Formats: sequence, C-alpha cells, structure tokens
Amino acid sequence: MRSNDYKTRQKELILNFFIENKEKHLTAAEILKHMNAQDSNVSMTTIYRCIEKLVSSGCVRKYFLDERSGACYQYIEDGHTCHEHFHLKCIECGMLTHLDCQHMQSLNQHILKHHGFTVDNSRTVLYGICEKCLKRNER
Amino acid sequence: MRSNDYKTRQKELILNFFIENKEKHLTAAEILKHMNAQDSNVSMTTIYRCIEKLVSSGCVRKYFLDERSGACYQYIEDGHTCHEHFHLKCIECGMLTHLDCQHMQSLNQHILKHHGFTVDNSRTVLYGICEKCLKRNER
DNA sequence: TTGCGTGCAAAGGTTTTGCATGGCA
DNA sequence: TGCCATGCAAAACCTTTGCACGCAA
Repeated sequence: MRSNDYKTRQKELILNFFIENKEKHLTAAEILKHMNAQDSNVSMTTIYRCIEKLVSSGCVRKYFLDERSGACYQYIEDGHTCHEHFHLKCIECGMLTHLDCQHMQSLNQHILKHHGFTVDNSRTVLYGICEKCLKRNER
Repeated sequence: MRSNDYKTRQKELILNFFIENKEKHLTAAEILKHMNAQDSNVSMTTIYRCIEKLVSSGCVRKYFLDERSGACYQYIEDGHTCHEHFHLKCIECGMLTHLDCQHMQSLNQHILKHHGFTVDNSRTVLYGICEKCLKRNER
C-alpha cells in the first residue's frame, strides 16, 4: 500500500479475511457474506474497490476459474510470488487442483522461444475432465 | 439436430453466420449486430437459445477468452473436431493466437499419466504477454 | 483541513426466464 | 392440431460509477 492510502476498518477486515483464507479462491459475494455474518457492515462496493487495490498492489491475484460465475481472488504471500502453478479445473464436477511440475516449465520455455509469448501460469486454467468424472462416465 | 427440432429462418441465419465466420470467435452481441445490419430481425433471446442448441449438438464451441466481456462462440467443422489447439491470449493488448504444437501433446500426456486429468485443449487459454507488448514494456 | 474511503442507489453489460404469440410439420 | 420457436419485457447476475457524506492523517 502507498502512503496516500488510508487505513480503515473495512480494508483491514477484507485483507484479514484474505489472509485467513490463503488457500482459497474467494469471490466478492463470499467476502460480503462473511462480512454480513460478522455484522461487519461492509458494502459490496467497498469490497470491489478494496479488492481492486489489493490486486494492483500485487498481494491478491484475480482469477476466472468458473465460467458460470464471476471472478475470484486469492491472497499471495510475499515470499511466494514466484511460486507459480497451473490450475486444472474439471468441467464436470468443478474440482480445482493445482499443478506444479517440470513439464510446465518446459512448455513455457518452448512457447517463449518459438512463439515469443511469456506465459503467466498463475492466470492460466487447463480445463478438462478429472479422473473421477472420467471413470463415472465410462460406466 | 434432432427430429423434434423445427427449421426456422432465425436458426438458419445464425448457423450460416457461424459457418461464414468459421475462423472467428463470435460473441452474442456481434451476432445480433450482424442480424440488425442485415435487417434480419432476430432477437437476442433467440440468439442465446439457438447458440445453446448448437453448443449442445456439438457444432459450436463456447469459449471464455476475454475476462472483461462475456462468452464467445466458434463453429466447428465436422472433420475438425479433433483438431484441438491451445489459445494464447495477451493480457495487455488482448491479441489472441492459436498454438498447435508437439509440446502441448507431451504436456497433456504427462498430465493424464501423472495427474489423471484429461485436458480439453480447446477450452484452455494460456494468458501472458506477447512479444510486442514485452518489447514495448522494456523500453 | 485535505483528500481518500465509504455507502447508497443507480447504471452497465451479459445472460436467463416467463408468458403470450407465431410458425413448422 | 400439437409442439416447438420466437419476441418482448423483465429479471437475474456480476461489476462499475456518481454523488454526497464520513473519516484518516
């Protein structure tokens, strides 16, 4: 956060909720719901505006993981900004898994070398069918 | 299309527009615009309902390529349903390119073998920075 | 005091739905 | 005739914006 940026109750509540849910992808609606449950009286407008700043400042990342609903957001720890990974999302059951392996690096290097394109893994979602759904379909 | 599915002027117009623009990703709004330009009087409701059927029947594929705007759609030729490719999308200039290379296959095989996940390339978008934008940023 | 932050309401855009009418077979 | 398709309007969603007021520094 910059110096011309005031500390407020709402910002603190929202940031804390992000930090408490580091491992989750939160939607604006989920954040609002939590605030209401806590009687914290934070408006949706404020949530969106606060998220926007957190994304700009780099401590929260924006994803579009679910085609049906809107954006979701996740807190990024300082030391983990380089720990990038793909997401695998099952189009049947919606299950989301993280993929972090060598092949990814190799693909990215190839794409950069031959196609001049720098892939941002953290934004990328590979859609497909997970093992469970595949087996269920085979029956 | 099934037998309990009537041929109408609107369906024909929409399907033809898809076929004429095989190489493009069309949004519902673009289709409506075209229909209006042709004085074809097709409502947005009908466009969405018709697209839904085309997607279900497998001759049109739905994508979410642009985070800001909504879904877009592309006609799939009968013989080309297996010709799948990744999309590369530049998060700065919005440029979209198609990627169809060996490394992709290798990554998919790895993911299937080690993570039990069957990737659907056609749905997948790799986000990042294209060559032009990277060079512009370096200046 | 200054200027950013907040909340409400309203608008924006995309997509869906209810309902009566219209048209295919 | 029977059923599906259409169009309008309205709603449902997610997100943004205008404006007045509140609050941090």
